[in-house]
Amino acid sequence: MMTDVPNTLLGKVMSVLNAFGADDDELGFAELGRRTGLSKSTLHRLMGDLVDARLLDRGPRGYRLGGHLFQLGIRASVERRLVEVAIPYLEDLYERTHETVHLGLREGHEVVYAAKIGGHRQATSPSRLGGRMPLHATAIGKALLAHAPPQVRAEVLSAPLDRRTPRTVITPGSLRRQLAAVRQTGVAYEFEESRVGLACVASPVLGHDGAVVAAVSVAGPTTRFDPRSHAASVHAAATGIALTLVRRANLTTGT
Amino acid sequence: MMTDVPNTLLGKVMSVLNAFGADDDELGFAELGRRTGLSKSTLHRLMGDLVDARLLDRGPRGYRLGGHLFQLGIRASVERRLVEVAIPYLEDLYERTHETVHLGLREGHEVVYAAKIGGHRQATSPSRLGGRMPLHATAIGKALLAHAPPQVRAEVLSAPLDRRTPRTVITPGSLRRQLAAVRQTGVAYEFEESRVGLACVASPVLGHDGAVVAAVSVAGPTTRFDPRSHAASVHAAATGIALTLVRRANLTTGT
DNA sequence: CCATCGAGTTCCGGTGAGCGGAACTCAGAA
DNA sequence: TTCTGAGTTCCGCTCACCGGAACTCGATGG
Repeated sequence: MMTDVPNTLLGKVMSVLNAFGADDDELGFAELGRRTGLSKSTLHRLMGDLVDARLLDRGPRGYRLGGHLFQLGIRASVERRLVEVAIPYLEDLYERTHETVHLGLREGHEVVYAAKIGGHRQATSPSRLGGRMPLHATAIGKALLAHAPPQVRAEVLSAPLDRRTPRTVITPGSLRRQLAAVRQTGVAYEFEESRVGLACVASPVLGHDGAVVAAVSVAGPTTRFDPRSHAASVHAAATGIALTLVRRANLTTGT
Repeated sequence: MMTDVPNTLLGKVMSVLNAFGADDDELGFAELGRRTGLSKSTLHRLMGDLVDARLLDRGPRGYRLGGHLFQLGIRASVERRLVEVAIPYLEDLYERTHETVHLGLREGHEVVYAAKIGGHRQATSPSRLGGRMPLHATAIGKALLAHAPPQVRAEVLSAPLDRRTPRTVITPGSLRRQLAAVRQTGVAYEFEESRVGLACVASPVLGHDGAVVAAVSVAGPTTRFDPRSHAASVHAAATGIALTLVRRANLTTGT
């Protein structure tokens, strides 16, 4: 970390907010100092201001991302529309499969989970709302990657691929082949590639211009869940979402 | 609006972000200038920086709240935990009723919808994710208000109550009586008080200290939906969420 | 008991990031 | 054509922000 922080207040604010990873519920003052590289006095004043703005909340053991941030984030129009449209389809998928259903977005070389419907069964899938996973090691990631801009695909394929489990696909050749298959069939698979015991099917949600907007997936334990048998449902959900999105967009734009 | 903006960069940033209301998908440069009261040059530079930080995105007709904001918001730990815990219960409620299910938070004198599960039927309920409604005119609002800090209750009851429909409760006396009933029964109702043709049941999610954390509601058209017949389900869901929350919190704190 | 450490807070003088006014371009309307 | 409103650029002034240093407070431990 400690990337190029521009010497502006906003840059510092962002570096503080981004210091909170997907799994950090709460960070202490000192830890934030370490991650951001800001001087103590600066950081202290900044955090005070951020708390006032409710971008940060004080917790018992430090600071957390604040409630106001949640309120703002939920209004980010592109993502909100996507989630609003997708939820009914995810429900259907859940009612049909009764396994964990995800909606994911690409952010850099990772998937971010934007919605999750999974019933009461705990820990079927290790994903968390807002959590991240590498693109190449998950079905939903492969669905996103297969339709990502060529440059992104090239970047991922040329960098060394992280091995998450013994079955993670780490040779660029076979990954490239799988991505081609995804583009042909519209469905991506994963067999214990991100976590042992977990299997997953995913399908991309394509915008009117062919760009990938998001992806839908269903995941379950290999003991009872056969991804192939749900491929059609997942694909149908993804295309349904895509259709509804363009229909809404047309209504809005007034085309 | 145009409230007391502190003369700091953060203050201006917040006033820009907050200028986006719940129903504003996109705002133009000039409109933002009007709402924030910032000078053109300041605003222009600021927006440029915000776009760079992906707190704002450029849209065809102006600016929208950016994708990065969504990513950050979804990680705000308190709200994220709440949503993660609540979703399964909301699903159950939806499967049982097949009407629109909400999870709402109190923000000032309004409810903010933090989650919504509503199937494919469009526009059953006018609520949007991240949208707001007055506390006194909705079932979910009354559930929140009934258990809100006394000061908040006093404020709402002493201010003139906005009349949304002919049936909106606008006399402080009857509202106060309804809130007392909510505290006793754990269930709040609404009959065409926020919108004609809409009925709703809600129940508060109470924290271990008795403070209200959120509220759950089910809404449907008066033609087919009788709120009373679902009171028990809604109440059960709310208490279920509350229980799961404290259980998780205890695990986390290590008590 | 005092010494030591790390976390967090307060203070203050110097300075450059951010400020707003004014002048500009560009479309669309009259 | 002119006008008006949206959006952009420029530039010199200044105050909001900066970081070092000195501080408090608990916890650890010798």
